[in-house]
Amino acid sequence: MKLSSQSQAFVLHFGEMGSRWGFNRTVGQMLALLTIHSEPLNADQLGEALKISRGNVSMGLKELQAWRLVELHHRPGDRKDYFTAAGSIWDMARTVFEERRKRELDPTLSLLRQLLLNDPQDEEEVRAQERMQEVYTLLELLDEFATTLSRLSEDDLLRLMKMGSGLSRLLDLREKLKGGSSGAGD
Amino acid sequence: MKLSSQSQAFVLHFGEMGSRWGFNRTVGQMLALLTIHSEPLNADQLGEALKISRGNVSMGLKELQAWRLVELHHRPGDRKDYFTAAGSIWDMARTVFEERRKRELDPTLSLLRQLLLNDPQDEEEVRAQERMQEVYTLLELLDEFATTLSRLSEDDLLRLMKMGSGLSRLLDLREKLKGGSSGAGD
DNA sequence: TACAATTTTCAGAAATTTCTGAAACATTAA
DNA sequence: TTAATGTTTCAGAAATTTCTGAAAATTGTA
Repeated sequence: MKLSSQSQAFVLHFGEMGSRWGFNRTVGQMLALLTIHSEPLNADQLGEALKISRGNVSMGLKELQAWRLVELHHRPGDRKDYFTAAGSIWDMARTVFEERRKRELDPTLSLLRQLLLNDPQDEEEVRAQERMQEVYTLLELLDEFATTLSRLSEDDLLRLMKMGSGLSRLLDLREKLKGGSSGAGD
Repeated sequence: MKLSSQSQAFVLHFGEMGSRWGFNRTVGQMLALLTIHSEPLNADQLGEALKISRGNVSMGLKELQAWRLVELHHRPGDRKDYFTAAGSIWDMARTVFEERRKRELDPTLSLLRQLLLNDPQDEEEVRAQERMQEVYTLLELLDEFATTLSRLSEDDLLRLMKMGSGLSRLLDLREKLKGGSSGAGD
């Protein structure tokens, strides 16, 4: 398993970006390698290509499985586990997006729901709760929107993302139509 | 500067989520505190409330200024710098979103543009480049979409996010209309 | 100018995260 | 069974990130 300098650069970059995207360096590298490699790879191959220990590979694969980003394969007559990236690039992006929504929004929504149940004890708390309520409203909306997006078909998603500034024109159009029709619940 | 247990919980939570959102614990805590506190706070007050060193406060404020998430104020006859959260909750969310787009997408787009200029040297590299191209196409689209979103007016953004499943209906509608009209560039 | 108040910097300390490698565990084959 | 092959676990090591606090730099005042 020798990587071309192209692949090497791609893999190293994914390692460095990993932490910004929600996983650690080696997990990022493993995902990158599985993404560009045509054949399924086993743990030894991953470890050798990335120069990391067997234990680290195992933990990384566990993490990638938790993210549902890799798929397990078997070769006839070979007891090793082989892995590939799970699905198309679009599938993977959707999975990362969905997983990050859960990790980055849900815990905060849940805490805020809880805090907003309490009665404020003084003026300062009233103000604090007002702001927390604003944060909550925004994050909840964002959470719903993210969920909506990740449920769109690939076609719809593509159409939406390609709209550019046409998006606000479409929103105006919809606003005009809404008056007369049975508007979608908002 | 004594925090109510509500505020305390909110601040601590933001500290813990901080790393997932792109900043470190104390920066998260400082942002949370400035968000729920009605009055501008100076560095000493932040340090006391959060029990962190003066140096750490200074670095945190520098970071928050780099994110454009805080605003500097002055009180007449007081030489200290006072800070508040910059703008409304929506403004802040937009700023974080935009800043994260830059940090999480742009470096990768830039690397991929570079790598895709090179001619593949063998079959394996052809395959790797195909996948890199797919990643590039997707991330570029995502980057443009994110930019579009962060430029929408607050009203449009609100309308869009509230659409829920109405969104795919709207996309169908637009698809039908497109045939006859001068479609928006895609 | 001197000096007092405030902020920033940054070397080293502390805390946290990631990684290694050997041992334990699991699975299949003989 | 036992051996052979492969995977997982996890304690401690290494690397990285964050934090402290004292010294340096900056800013305003007299």
